[in-house]
Amino acid sequence: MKFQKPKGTKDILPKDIHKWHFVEKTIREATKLFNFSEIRTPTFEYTELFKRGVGSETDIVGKEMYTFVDKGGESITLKPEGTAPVMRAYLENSLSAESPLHKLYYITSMFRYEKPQAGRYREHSQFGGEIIGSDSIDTDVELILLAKEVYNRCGINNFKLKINSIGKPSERKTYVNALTDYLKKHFNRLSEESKKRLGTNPLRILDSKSPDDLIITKEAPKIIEHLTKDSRNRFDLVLYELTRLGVNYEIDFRLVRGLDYYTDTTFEFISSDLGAQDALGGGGRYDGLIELLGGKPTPGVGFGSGIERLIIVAEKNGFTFGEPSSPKVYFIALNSSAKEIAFKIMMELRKKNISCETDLLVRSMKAQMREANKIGSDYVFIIGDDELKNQKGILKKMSDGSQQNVEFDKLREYLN
RNA sequence: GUGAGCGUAGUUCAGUUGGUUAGAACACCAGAUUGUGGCUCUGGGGGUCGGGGGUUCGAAUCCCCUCGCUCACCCCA
Repeated sequence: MKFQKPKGTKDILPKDIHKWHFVEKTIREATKLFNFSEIRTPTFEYTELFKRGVGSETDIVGKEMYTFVDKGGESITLKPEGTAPVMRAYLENSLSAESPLHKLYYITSMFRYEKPQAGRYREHSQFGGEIIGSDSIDTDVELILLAKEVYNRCGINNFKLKINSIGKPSERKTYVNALTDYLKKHFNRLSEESKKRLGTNPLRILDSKSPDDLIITKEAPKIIEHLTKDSRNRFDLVLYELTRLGVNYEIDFRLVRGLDYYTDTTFEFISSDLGAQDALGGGGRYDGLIELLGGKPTPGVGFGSGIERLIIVAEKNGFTFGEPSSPKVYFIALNSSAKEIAFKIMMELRKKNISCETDLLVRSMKAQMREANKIGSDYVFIIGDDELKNQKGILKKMSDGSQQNVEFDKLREYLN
């Protein structure tokens, strides 16, 4: 094979495309029901945006970005996540001047240089939502509800919602100190990776999967205990509201998430139908991000969700995404003048939004019948010598094999 | 970046201790008294056995290198 797709990428073939269409349609319907507006941002941004917005100590920025210098000498990065670009667009276009509140969603490719694995690609698709301008707990909840709505509409009901609060930066600071003190006492038993992380980003040690780390972090001080009354209260209100609306959740004090910009609420949807990469989607609040990117202090909350993973989980649950589409009528034209008539009728039908197809390989009638059957046409319309003479074609209904003679210009009336 | 497993037709796989023109099923194409699908039957096309090197009279089969895929770690969607 001469050319192969780059590692970690994929082709979505015609036989599978209906799944994507279904998911995309579902996302657009759900976001509409929640009154979110779509925003599209560039595929690449200046590298600095992610360094600042996501955080230099994060894995995403530290080792996973597709970064290159363009011909103008600018450092460019293919977007590895959705929130920072949306915030950049929000600021650059002064959206706050139009309205104090924005509810935005996107569907787009993301790029991360990682080793591909089950449900993990170097180019993958995410849909995400952001609510900018309000710090109300209702916005946290609404985003969770939006994600849940999309999952449910794709036949996914068995996911688990994990939720936590990591508080305000000041609280987190005192907590990180307490955590660091605790971890230092167990330094020798920490995994190598965590030892390194203790100096750079101790919070991340909490979601290490290393068995040794797990034993240690299990007894570690919990961030909840370091929240102020206000933050604690806020978290409780989010939980209360979720409970009131019948949304099941599980508090996970280790859920700190991989991006630096989060504050207060963090959450993650996980599914046991995925492999080791069990996160279907995740997000949280980022009240400091816009200010960090040079805007006025503005609260916000958002989430991102992997579309490939969504499709994997939906399929494991037997969801079918509807049927691949097939043309309504397949025209079997048995000679060149029949073909001329067929194309004329097809042109009219297509204008009326009726899909048609005809043989383009000059094949035998039998072969054309087979083809019509294979692609799932509802009808076949046969035009041969006799039909040309009578100006009537044979309309055959594939489901029961019944057929009748139909005048060329009346065909439309016989289709349903 | 680390580790493990796997690479034979479009797909899923067989291929005996290395031994003649590498097989099956499904898919695809074409026929079955010549203008009618789905079932059945018959036939056909299609493989540099991932690639390169080596051992051997002889390699899909053994050895080395390489590429790719998959899964796990790390981390995430």
